[in-house]
Amino acid sequence: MTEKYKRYLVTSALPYANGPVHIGHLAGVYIPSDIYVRYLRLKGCDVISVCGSDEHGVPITIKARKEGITPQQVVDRYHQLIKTSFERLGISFDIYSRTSSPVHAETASAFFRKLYDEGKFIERTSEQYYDPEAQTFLADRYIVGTCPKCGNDRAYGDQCEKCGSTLSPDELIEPHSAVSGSVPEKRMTKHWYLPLNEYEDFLRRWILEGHKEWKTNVYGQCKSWLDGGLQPRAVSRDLDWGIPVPVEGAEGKVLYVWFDAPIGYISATKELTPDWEKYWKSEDTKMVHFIGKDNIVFHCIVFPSMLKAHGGFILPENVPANEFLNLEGDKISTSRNWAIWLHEYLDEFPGKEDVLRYVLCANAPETKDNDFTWKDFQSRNNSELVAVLGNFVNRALVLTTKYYNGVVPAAGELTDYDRATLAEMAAVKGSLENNIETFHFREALKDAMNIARIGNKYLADTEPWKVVKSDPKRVETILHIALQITANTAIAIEPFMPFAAAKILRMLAVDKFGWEQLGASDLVPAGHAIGKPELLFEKIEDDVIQRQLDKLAEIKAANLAAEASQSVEQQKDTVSFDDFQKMDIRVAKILAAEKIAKTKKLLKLTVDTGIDKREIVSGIADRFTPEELIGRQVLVLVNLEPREMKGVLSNGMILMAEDAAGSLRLLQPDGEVSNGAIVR
RNA sequence: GGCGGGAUAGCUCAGCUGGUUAGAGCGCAUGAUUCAUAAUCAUGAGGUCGAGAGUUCAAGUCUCUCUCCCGCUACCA
Repeated sequence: MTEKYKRYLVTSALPYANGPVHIGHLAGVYIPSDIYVRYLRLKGCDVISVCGSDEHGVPITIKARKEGITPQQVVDRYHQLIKTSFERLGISFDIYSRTSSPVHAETASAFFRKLYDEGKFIERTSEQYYDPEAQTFLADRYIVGTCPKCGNDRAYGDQCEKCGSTLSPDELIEPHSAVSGSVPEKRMTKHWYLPLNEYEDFLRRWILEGHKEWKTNVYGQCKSWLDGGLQPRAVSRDLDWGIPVPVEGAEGKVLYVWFDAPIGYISATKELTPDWEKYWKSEDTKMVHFIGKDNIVFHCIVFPSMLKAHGGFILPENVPANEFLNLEGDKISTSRNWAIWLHEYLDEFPGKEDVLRYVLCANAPETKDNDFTWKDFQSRNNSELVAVLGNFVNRALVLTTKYYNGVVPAAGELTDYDRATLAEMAAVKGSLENNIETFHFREALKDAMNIARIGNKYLADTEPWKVVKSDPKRVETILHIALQITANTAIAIEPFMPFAAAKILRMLAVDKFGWEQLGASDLVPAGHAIGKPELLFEKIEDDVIQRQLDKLAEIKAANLAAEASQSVEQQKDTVSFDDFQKMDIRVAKILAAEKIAKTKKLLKLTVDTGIDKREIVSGIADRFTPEELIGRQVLVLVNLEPREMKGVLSNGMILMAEDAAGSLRLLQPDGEVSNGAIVR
C-alpha cells in the first residue's frame, strides 16, 4: 500500500493557543501522529510532520482582555509553553509554527484572495450585534447576559459555561457588550461565505464512495453532514485580531479562524522547506490529518472544499480522528482545571516521558471515549513497562555482563527452539507494520511489546543461569540470541517510546538501526562490547499515585467551593412597585401534560388558571414526567407575552425554583386554593 | 426529537468480507523458577458477546425494535 506514494505529509491539529496542552490532546492527536511519523522516518520514507499554534479567534481576545494584556502576549506565552512541552515529550514535528507568523498571514491572505478573485465566495449582508460605544461589531462571545436557562448572569452569546447550554445572543436576558458594557444594537454588516453546498457532489463521491476505509466514526459523521445538506459558511468575521480580509473596503474584518487555521498546515510547510509544493501539490504525496473527533467536519468537509475551490492541492488520504479521553471518570475540562497538563507532568515525572507516551497509546480512545486513571497508569508502568520490557532488557544485559564481562558472545549451532524463537520475533514485523499503517496504534504497541515477551519466555525456557554450570558453550548462543532480541526491541518500540529505545541502544553501545532491520538476528555482532546496564523503567510506588489523586481531589473540592460561592446570585436592580404589579401571577392547576414531539425537553401543559384554560409550553420534560405533573397546583405568570414554540402557542410561564446545582422544583401553595388565586 | 459513535471475561480492549470449543493484556488462583526492579514462565478459573425478535444450514458478526452511555444538533419565557 505504500508503493503508490513517494512521500508523506502528516499534519496534527493545531493546538489553540489559549491554554496549555493536556493528556486528552496527546492521546487524541499528537501521540498517534508522532508514532506514525517516527515509524515512517525509521523506514526511510520521505515524510514531514507539520503542526503549529492556532493563535487567532475570539476566545484569545477575551482571555487577553480578562488578563489586561494583548492577544499577542497571550499567544506568545502559550505558543512557547506548548512548543517546549511537545519537544520535551519527544513529539518530533519537523516544524512547529504558528498562525501569527508573517508567512502564514501572506499564505492565508493569498488563498482568500484567489478564491475571492475567482468568484468562489458569495457575499451576504446580515444583521449583527454592534457596540456603539466601542464602535465595533461583537462576536457572539462578546455579548454577555443572563442565561435564560440557569440564570447565570455571565453567560456568553454563544454558550453558557455554567450550565453548558448552547445559546444565541437573542436569547440572553439583558444582553450587554463585554467590551464596553453598553447595550448592543443590531447593524448590517457584509461577509463572505464559502458555499459548501456547491461541493456536496464532489464530497459525496470523494468520501462516501472513495473512502469507505476511513474510521467508522469519521465516515459516519461525514455521511451525517452530507445527508443533512451543507450550508454556505462565513469565512470572515468582524474582529480586529486575525488576518485582515484582503479586499478593499473590508476594514475591521478578519478571516474567520476556521478558515485561516487549516491553511496553517500549508504555511508551516512553506516555512519548513522551499520544496513545499511537492508535498502539497503532487498526487504521489500521501497526506494524513491527525485530529480529535471535534474536528472531523472541518478536516473532512470544510478544508477539502477550500482546497478544491482553490485548486491545485491534494486532498487528505485519511483523517484518523480519535474520540475523547476522560480523566478519572469525568470529562477533561480546561475551565474547570480538570486535566493533567503536559508541562506539569513533565516537571513532576522527570525521565518518565515514555511512560506517559506508553499509557496514552495503550489506552488511546481509538474507537470510543476512554478513561485515564492514575491507577491504570501505575499498573501499566509496573506490570508492563517494568516487569515485561524493562525486566527483559535488564536480564539480557546483566547476564552478558556477568558471564562475559559485557562482550557479546558468539552463537554456536542453533537449536530448533532457537530458530523458532527468532522466527516468531521476525513475524512481529508484519503485524506491527500493518497495524501502524491502518492507524491501530494500540494493537501495534502490543505487537512491539510482544518482542520483549518473546525474550522473557526464551530466557525462562533456556535457563542460561542453570545451563552455565553444565554447558557454558550453549549459554553463549543463548545470550547472543537474547541480545539480538534486545536490539530488535529497541527498533520496535522506537515510534512509541523513543527515549527508552535510545537508552537500549546506548546500553548496547550500538548506533541506531533502520526499520528494515527489524526481525534480523545479526544486529549485535559477537565480540562487540556493550555498555553498562541500567534500569530502563522504574517502579512507581503508591504514594506517588496517591499524591496525584490528592491533587485531583483538591481541584474537585475547589470547583465545588467555587460553584457554591457563585450559587446565590446577586440581587437584581430594584423595580418600582408599579413594575411589580404589572406581573400577574396566579395559582393554576395542571390539567393535562404531554410531550411535544421532536423535542427533548418541551412539555405542552394545559392549565386551569381560574381565568381560563390555556396551553403553556415549558422546557422541563427532562425533569418531570407528564404523570407527576397532572393534577398539581403551580404558580403561573399569566400575562406574559405569548410565544410560539415548535408550533405550539405558549400563553404564560410556569414558575419554578432552580438552584445553581440545577435542581429544579415546582412552586406549589402549601394547601389547596382555588385556581386563579392571585400571588402577591 | 434528529443524526453519529459505543455497549464482548472483574478491568482495558481485539474480533476483517457471518462458519470448528468467543480472543489478548492486566487482575485473580495454582504450580515452576531465581539471571532479573518480589521481576519471569506454565497452567487454570471467569463471558446466555446490552435486551428482544427476525433472516440463514450457521450470527458477537446481517435486518428490525428497544434500553443505557458519549458527542453533535434542535424555537428549553
